[in-house]
Amino acid sequence: MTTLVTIGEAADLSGLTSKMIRHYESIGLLPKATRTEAGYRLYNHLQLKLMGIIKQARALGFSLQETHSLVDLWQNPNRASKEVKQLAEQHLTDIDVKINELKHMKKALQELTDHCNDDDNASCAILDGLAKG
Amino acid sequence: MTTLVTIGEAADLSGLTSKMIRHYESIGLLPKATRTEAGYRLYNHLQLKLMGIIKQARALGFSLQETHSLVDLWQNPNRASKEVKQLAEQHLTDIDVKINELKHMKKALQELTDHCNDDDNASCAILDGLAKG
DNA sequence: TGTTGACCTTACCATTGTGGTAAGCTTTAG
DNA sequence: CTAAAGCTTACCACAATGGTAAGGTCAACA
Repeated sequence: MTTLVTIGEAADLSGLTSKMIRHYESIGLLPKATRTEAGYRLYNHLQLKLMGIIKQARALGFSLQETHSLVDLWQNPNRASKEVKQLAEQHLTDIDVKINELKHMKKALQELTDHCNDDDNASCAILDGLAKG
Repeated sequence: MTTLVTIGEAADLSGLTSKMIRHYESIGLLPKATRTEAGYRLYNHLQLKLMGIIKQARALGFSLQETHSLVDLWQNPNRASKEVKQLAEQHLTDIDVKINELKHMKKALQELTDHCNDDDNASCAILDGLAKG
């Protein structure tokens, strides 16, 4: 017994939006949905599962392209866990790079704000810092 | 004696690209440049200074809109340092939020990869984790 | 002088991922 | 039967930047 749901229910169940689901289909991340005679998209259990995976991958910061690779790997019975791990570790590296960038920004900006007087005066260490380069 | 430079030199001097400079002018972040008879943009010392400030603000992660506010404050002799500091502290908060998001992603993904065997086997904790939701 | 190469101009399209809107058809509930 | 809710496609928008094409301009050099 295969339960089919429309795009709105699929959105609610997966945590995606209808917009995203249509978009993902248009870029090939989700397979083309079957349609009712009226043209409504219908989704089965497997597709809902896929949506859940996509949702999770996005929550972990994977791009849609990376997510696409993960979905392909998940669907491929001959996959090697090596490949998956490599993808994940590359992403972990990317995350670390971003974290470090943000930390540097934070530190630099923090130093400027610490020397800013927070009053009605025009003198301001932040602007001075920006202007000095 | 006012030294005027073309957009390419301005780009080299400021660390921006010609593209960015034109774009910033088009959105009002930089004032409209004077032109030679042939239509070439020319920049003076003040405008180079502005570009430097923009470059620095961007390096600290301020959006173009926030950068616009900072530039306006810098140019306003009646500014209160309070306003600048408020802008900076809001941005610091935003940075913290992003850092925390990335740290959560990192932790979750790290846990999955730690349990992934990195071999030619199809079994993979990462994909299982994504699929379980 | 003529030509070449480096530089400038505008105008367009692409990216990434999502949201919004409009015009119109379908289904459901009252 | 009608109204509301849900679906369809087809657009435009954001943020910030990069790329390209087609063309004008300026410098240097033979």
